[in-house]
Amino acid sequence: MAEDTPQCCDEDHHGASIQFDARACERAAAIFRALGDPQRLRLLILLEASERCVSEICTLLEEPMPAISQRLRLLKSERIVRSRREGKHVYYALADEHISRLVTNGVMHAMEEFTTKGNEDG
Amino acid sequence: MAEDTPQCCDEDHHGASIQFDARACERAAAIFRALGDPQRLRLLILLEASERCVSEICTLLEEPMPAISQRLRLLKSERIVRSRREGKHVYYALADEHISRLVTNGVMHAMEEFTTKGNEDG
DNA sequence: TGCATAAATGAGCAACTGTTTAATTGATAT
DNA sequence: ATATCAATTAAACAGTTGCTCATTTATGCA
Repeated sequence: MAEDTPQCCDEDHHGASIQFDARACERAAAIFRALGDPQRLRLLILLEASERCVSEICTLLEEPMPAISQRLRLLKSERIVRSRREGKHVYYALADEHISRLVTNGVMHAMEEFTTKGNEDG
Repeated sequence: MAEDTPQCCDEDHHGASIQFDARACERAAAIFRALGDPQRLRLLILLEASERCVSEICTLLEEPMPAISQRLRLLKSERIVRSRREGKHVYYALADEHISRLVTNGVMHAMEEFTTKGNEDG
């Protein structure tokens, strides 16, 4: 790659302020990607409110169980949610406080866009 | 959809604490999706430090210009970055403070995972 | 054990994403 | 106008994603 990298203005390369290693970048991107789908985000917002079993989630979001199960699997593999079995039911919740905050912040920011910028597309 | 929604435990439906409309969810997911790629995130972290022109970005990230340009286009269409022309150069920067904070928080959280949890996959 | 409910899984398929290559547009200087 | 550098765009192709449908596993109970 970078076969045709130009040579303009490359005299002054002060490094980025958030200097971190590649795995942190990968991990952050993986988290963002997991949150980056309306359906998944809807599910996470639901879980942000309280722990839920799979059937509850299906009912509340009005979606078939396999679809929900697949999403939960993906979210779990990324350590966004955790699960706990109780008899026939499996309860899911957000993995930790930090995910919870990320979800909340993202949604809050999105809402602010509509309220502060005067609702440009509705 | 929701053809086989089960009817267990659906007696108690207290609404989610983040109650918001669908467009906010869509918007938040769109932002997360835009941040949800290592390459794009790397680019955004670079811009979080300072405004950059396209050639600079290519040099610093060691990637061909069309690839960068495509990413920037996507990010701009989602209003994650803004651009400004100055002669032959086009300078890009994060769109606003709120995006900047989102990027920073996400990366910080990712880094914390490694420092606090004792580095489980490296 | 056999049956019913809850959840997870796998295969197949349609839709989307991102990169590359090549061509095009825009701006400046001569 | 022409040459040159900066940046964007389009088309094509590869890889990934996410759903649905059908099947399978897991648990609880008679």
